[in-house]
Amino acid sequence: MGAEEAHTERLIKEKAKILFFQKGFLNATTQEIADEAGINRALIHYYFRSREQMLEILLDETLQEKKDRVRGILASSLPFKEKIANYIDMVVDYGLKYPFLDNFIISEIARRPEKVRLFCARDPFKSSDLIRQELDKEIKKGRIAAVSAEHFMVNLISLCNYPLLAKSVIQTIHGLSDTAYRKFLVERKRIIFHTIFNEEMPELALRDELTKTRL
Amino acid sequence: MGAEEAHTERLIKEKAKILFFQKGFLNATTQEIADEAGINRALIHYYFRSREQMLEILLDETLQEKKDRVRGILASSLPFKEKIANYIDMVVDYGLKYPFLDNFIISEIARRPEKVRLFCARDPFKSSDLIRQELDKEIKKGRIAAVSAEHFMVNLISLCNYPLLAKSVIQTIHGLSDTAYRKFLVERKRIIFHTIFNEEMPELALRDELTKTRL
DNA sequence: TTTTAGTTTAACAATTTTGTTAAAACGCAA
DNA sequence: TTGCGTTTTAACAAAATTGTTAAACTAAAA
Repeated sequence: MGAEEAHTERLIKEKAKILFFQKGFLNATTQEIADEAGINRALIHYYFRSREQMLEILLDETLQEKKDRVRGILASSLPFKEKIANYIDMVVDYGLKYPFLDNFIISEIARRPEKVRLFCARDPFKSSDLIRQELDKEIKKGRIAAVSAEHFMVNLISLCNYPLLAKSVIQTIHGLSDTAYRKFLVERKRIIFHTIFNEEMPELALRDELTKTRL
Repeated sequence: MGAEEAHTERLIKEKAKILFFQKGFLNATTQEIADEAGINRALIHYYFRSREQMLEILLDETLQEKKDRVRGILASSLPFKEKIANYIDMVVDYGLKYPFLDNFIISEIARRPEKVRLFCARDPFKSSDLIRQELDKEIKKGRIAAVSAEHFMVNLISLCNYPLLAKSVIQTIHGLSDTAYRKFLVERKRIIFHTIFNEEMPELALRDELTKTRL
């Protein structure tokens, strides 16, 4: 067994992620991926058999990672609204790190919608059920205005994710530089919380350094 | 001049739109487009020179059409909130008609971000400026809670558009059939308005037949 | 009817991209 | 060092896709 072990395999995935998720080359060819990783194109086929299978693995791993993060937050023992604040925080920060991740997911899923079903089905634990339960409890206690859990979740996801997808549109319309856009997104954490609950976001949930500098 | 005039050219664009915007084949080949239109593939090159140029034209026309619709609503003499209600109505209905339009726009723009700038630049009239002005006026009159115009617009666009982009995700998470999803989106018109303004949506703005059946 | 301009097609060429394979290079253990 | 399995590469093959061209077709004008 060579010293490289699974090193090269990870390298390829790393670099593919950079191309896809950070640089936005959603249609990057195997050659471009190989170049980015500084290896021979045939290696990609050696490790992953085909481009399609590599995509499959990348998508799976990425979806899984995001799912785990979400679960980590929702399964905590924090009060409901703080969980949501943490969720917003996490999604926005993650989006800043991988600006094209959602574009990738969206377009891959548009290509094969069954993929989502399969991915969700293979795991009995549903974050959506958890939110539904807790939300209903909060509403009964009168701490949140009545709203269907379905719309609540879609509101939340939409407000968090769309601005990431539409980066260049937003930058152009509002004339924002890259750093201004970044700042704008961090500001949005509070805005999203306020828009959903019609009240201020609790301080503790904010982690991003950028936010602190603005305080 | 043959009888076909610009007929075939339009036919090709029509069918390409169906593939791209309705069926979601965002990477449809020239052959697939030709098949859909029932014509020879070479015709596409005859009329559009290259696949790339056809995409360019399709995107331009589509963006222009949407821009015109938005402008039509915003330039009307209705009260501000009714304009917004009409905007929501239009965007959701349009999204129901062309489920993959936003996916197409988003991924084309991710591929060439300058495209947005060029498109916005070539037209001095800015819808965003109009909203900014009117919103500020409403806030001063105390009819709307204070919010930056930038975040207001991003909220609005996000709430309207993301659910269209993430169709299959939403359907899976919430277990919605196609018709249930459709109904869900129509419901959302009111939800979006309420989420943004924290009050009920005025009746008059709703046009979709589905909505009426639910009343 | 012949001409003419525009339209459509089939066949071909070029390019791009993916997938395969056989052999070289490498690291390590016997 | 030699042998062995793994890793990496270059060169090749196959497939898919785009772009070109010359000729056939069509309808209307001369």
